[in-house]
Amino acid sequence: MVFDNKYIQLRIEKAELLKKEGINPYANDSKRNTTIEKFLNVNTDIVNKENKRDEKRHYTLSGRIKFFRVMGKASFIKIEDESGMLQVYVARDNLTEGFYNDVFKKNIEVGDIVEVMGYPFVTGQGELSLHADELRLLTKAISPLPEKFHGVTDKEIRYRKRYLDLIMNADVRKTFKTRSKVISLTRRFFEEKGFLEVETPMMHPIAGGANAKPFVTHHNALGIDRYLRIAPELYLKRLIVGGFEAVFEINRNFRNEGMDATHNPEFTSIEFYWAYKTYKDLIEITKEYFRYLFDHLDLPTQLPYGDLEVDFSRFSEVPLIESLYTIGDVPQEIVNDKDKIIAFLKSKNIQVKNGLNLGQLQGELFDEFVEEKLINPTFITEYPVDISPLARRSDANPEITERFELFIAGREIANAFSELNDPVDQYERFKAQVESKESGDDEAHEMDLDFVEALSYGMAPTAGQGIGIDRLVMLLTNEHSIRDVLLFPAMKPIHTEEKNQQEEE
RNA sequence: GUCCUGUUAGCUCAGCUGGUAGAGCACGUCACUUUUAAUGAUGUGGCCGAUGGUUCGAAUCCAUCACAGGACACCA
Repeated sequence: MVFDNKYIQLRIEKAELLKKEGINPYANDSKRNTTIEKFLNVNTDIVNKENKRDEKRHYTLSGRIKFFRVMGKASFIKIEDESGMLQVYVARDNLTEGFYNDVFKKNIEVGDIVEVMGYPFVTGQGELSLHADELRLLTKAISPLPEKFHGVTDKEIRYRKRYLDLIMNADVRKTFKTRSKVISLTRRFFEEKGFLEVETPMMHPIAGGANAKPFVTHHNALGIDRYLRIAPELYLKRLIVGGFEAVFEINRNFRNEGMDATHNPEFTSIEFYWAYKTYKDLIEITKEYFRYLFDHLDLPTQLPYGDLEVDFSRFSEVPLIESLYTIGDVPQEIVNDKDKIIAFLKSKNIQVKNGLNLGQLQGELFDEFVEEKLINPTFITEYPVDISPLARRSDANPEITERFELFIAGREIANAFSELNDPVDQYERFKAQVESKESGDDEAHEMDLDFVEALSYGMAPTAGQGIGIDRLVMLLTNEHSIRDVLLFPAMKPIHTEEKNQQEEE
């Protein structure tokens, strides 16, 4: 039974009683004419008026009851709408006869959504409140809310029943408003820069653009499998070939991998591609993007993140190899010597896989000794070719690529490079990927001949970047789990006995 | 995938070395016309995550499973 809980039964009975009184517990004719925030802002002068009230002003407000304090013939309730919380004074003698005792006190309670009409006044304790001359039920809540002081803190309930979390925790609502603003500002920023927002397929015949395991689904009409996209990269570059010179896409990617504090199977990123530009231009636009976000979010440039303090006004640039000894305190004389790096890693009790090349070993050193020390925003540049399969080689030094990753608070936030646009080189790199897939790397890229063909028509020199929106929002809201910036994070289904029985049938 | 920790009333949590299940809030009843987690009195409320085992006796000990959180591994 869905509603067999005794508390729910009791509240259903109340709803039935209300129906008998001729009161619809699910009314559909709200007369609300302002919000709580506006009411509180417009009536700040009431405290200076005679008797601290103005009976000529009259408002209709709605919201969910969060507090219910009955004191005999008068009560205070607090109602909350999206904009704020309002105290309402409800006295027996101001309402229709009988309503206060028979309806209000008996059948209306915390959790219900009500509409109140009345005038503003300031209480003896100095709180601007509404003096109600009418109160009506809009929506009966038949499930009781969690406890009013502690709320819900159980993470499982908070994630599985996000609506309860949102009802009970104002700071959670704030986090998701910030998230929404970040996405909206990101869109505006790139539009103002002349970028075109595009939508590319979510279902791909070949899962490309990153190294990750895809989700597979089936298209019945064509009788073929499709992959949920792991990245939009290869489609966005096709558009650059087609002549669009600045495109971006803000959307979901799907990766069939583990879940933890920074990984959810579906996550949001922005990718943008900019023709006739290089990664140097991307560094500049990234700095500008952060300034834009902070300005419009009214955030100070110094932000706490856990125990850390991040200064978003100080972006620095360090080549990867240099960062190893200037930031990671790795002896400078070993950073270009495979054997010495292996010996060094072993001396630090770090397991080293066999067969790694120099670039991969430098990447290991970076991950172990540098990454977590990059607190203020840092562009790590000049990545080795060995660990940058999609990036264009530097013309000056073919061992390194025109690439950077942006790190903040010890975490990667963005990945960017001047794009590879040599179709023959791209073909060869795909072939190498296919070989490593055949030898067991199930995350290696598949051959995408259609994309190679697109490049063969000529893609202008282009720079492209991806930014993980979820991780960015985590930074800006001081949240430490990706689940706290996703409204509905992925959760395992709960197996109840009822469901098991259904499955057996 | 591995390890650690947790799961007790609608919610937040106690419950010792095994002996009939506890509090606060919420809810019911009563009192109370300016409260701020209102207050006072009183009452209802539990398959102690699931399944097995040990025991005269299990919320408590053991095993397996489920879910969650954390760490590590893997992964951008």
